Amino acid sequence: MPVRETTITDVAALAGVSRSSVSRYLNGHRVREAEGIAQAIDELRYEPSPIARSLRSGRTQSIGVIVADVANPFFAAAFKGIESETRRATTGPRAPIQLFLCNTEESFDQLLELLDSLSGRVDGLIIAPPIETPPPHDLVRQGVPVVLLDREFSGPSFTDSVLVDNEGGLVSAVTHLFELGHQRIGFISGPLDTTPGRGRHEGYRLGLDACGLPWDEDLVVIGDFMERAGRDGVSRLLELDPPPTALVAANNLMSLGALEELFQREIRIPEEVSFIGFDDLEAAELVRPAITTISRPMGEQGAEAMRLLRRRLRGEEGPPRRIVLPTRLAVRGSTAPPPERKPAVRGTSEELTRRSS
Amino acid sequence: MPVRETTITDVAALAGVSRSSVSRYLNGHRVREAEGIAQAIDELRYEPSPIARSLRSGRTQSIGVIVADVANPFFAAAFKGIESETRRATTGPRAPIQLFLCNTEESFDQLLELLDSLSGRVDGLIIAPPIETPPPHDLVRQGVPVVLLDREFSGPSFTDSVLVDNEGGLVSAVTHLFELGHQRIGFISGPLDTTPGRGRHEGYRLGLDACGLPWDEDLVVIGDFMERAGRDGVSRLLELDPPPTALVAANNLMSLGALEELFQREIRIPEEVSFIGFDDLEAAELVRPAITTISRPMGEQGAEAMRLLRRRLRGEEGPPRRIVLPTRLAVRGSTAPPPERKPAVRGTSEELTRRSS
DNA sequence: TGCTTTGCTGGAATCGATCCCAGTTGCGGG
DNA sequence: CCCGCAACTGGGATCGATTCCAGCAAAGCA
Repeated sequence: MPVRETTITDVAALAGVSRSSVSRYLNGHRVREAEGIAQAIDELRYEPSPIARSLRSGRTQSIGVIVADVANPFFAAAFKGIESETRRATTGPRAPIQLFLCNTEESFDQLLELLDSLSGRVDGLIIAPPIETPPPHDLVRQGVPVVLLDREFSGPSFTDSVLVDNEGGLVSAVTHLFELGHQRIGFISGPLDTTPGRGRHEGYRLGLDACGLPWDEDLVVIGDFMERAGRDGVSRLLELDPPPTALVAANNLMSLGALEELFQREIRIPEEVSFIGFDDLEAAELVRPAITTISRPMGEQGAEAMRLLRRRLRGEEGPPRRIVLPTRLAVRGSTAPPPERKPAVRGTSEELTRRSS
Repeated sequence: MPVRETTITDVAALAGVSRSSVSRYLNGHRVREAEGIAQAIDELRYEPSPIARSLRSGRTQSIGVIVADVANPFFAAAFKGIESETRRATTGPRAPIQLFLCNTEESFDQLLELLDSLSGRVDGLIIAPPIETPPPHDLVRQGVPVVLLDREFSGPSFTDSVLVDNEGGLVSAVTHLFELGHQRIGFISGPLDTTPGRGRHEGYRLGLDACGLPWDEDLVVIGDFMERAGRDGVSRLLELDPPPTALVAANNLMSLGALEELFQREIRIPEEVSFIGFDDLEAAELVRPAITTISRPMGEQGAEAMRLLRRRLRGEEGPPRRIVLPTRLAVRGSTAPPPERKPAVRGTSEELTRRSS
């Protein structure tokens, strides 16, 4: 039943040449019997085994992309950027580079297992590590080039990376709200052991400083970048007395959750509460009012990572590069001056607890 | 600089045994020097090469998942289902199975290239082919088990597949609208050369039949499952005279586009137009009114595919199975009886063309 | 004509593991 | 004491390609 695959030996035999010649033909060298070999390959429907090929040559024509959560639209968009850049760069007749997308589900152990199982199977890696730990030694040891995407390892950076200006993004958001007159700005933060989580948290703090607003620990809720955390964050923050007049969420999924919770409580945006999310999401365009977001070039971030990786694959040496792309505050309808006096936020603490039970 | 990886030979030498014994140790057989080998492995930080391993053994401990569009939330959700089922099944101490997610971007050529480059690198495949063509011979020939996800090849099915009841979903949507009193129901269809596109198109037709409504070609716009097509579909359908009083979109991304266009034109849902989308999307919960959708168990669909694949990997023979999961109409706020008389849809044809220019 | 260079060839080694097989060891029983 | 059997062992072949190398013919040059 396992109809033994046809191998290079079969082709060589049929074409009446040596295996070496077939191999050379396959790799684009000039060969005398090119015609006959091509015919034999065709006839036998021969396809070279990528496995054998890469065992011997050490090259695999493929690249691993490890992200923390494939369902996160940011990673999907970044992956698309990686893809289009890959396609753009692969012009010649040589075999195209393939991308394998892998998911850690925010688990560091899963990252280790992936590194294990990808070692030797890819020529390079683009990685968004789940949390900031020292880089796993497996990674350092095996010589494959690595570019970090959106997230870094702790300690001195030893690889290229493509980040965004998380701090700046949050500073501009906080400043924008302050200029509208907000004094109590709630923040649904990401986990502080991830690069963007920490950076945005820091940016929030810097923003308060810049505006002369006091730091109030109660106004910050630490979430895990998942939707659920957005809902919970809103619940927690609205229980405060007085509640914040503006909310900022540190990523797209938490924005989604936060908005769901706000809508469910029938809190009017921006009349009662202003809202800013980090990262555009498709829904942001749809929801009325449209949501003000801290926006960044998601596809470009992926594409840039791919460009860096290709350089290293071409053998370029040099110190690690660290590219930081700018963010931009896209002001839409969800931000406005705070309500005149005591904000008439619906749901006092008693009522809230009743509702959320 | 390429610090030659440590190989099984190094371990054998250090432990003072043969390569065979180390190999046996690695594969869980009982060996005399287990202790010493473990120590040597540890000391040298040895990791077996998956490439060499699979060249010889033919097994790879990994599975390829090929989808049409990683950015489509359905595929993301299905992939999560595949992942959790994989994790659930991998309990023993043996190496975990890894998943590689690949993207065809709805291109058949890209599918062929992926099959090429994955051949030999994976033990099994879960595939959502971009279009319904006869199965590529590469696929049939190489003996790896395949399960089709949500989409099929044309011709008699030769592999397992996990589909959903596309027809039934659309029949229930059309019937629901008819019962509310709608007579002119516009349909933004998917491409007819994909399984779900064709199935939903067929379901729309069946639904009309069942309700005794006439087939009107103008009421159907064929899109490509992308967001843009949703917008265009709405534009086209609203130019009709009289315009439809209800719209159905054949997938999530087109729903998104359609809703964007409707919102932009400030058409009130459901007062002026009722709307139903296929597949839940995160935004559906967020938008007011919440969107009525044809809902299906997305994660379950992936998990089921994985279960079928594991059976085949275990060597189970038998005719191809074809599993069809049910859909369910989740009635929310976007559907209501049509406006009383001539629907006061904003934007007559002149005005519309002006606006959309 | 003779010598070097160019361009291609096939044989053999190699990549790093698994797997087959014949051989060795240890142990219990007759 | 010898035999049989079970449990391991190491050597060598093997997976399917690439790559090194020596060889050889044709072409270039003086």
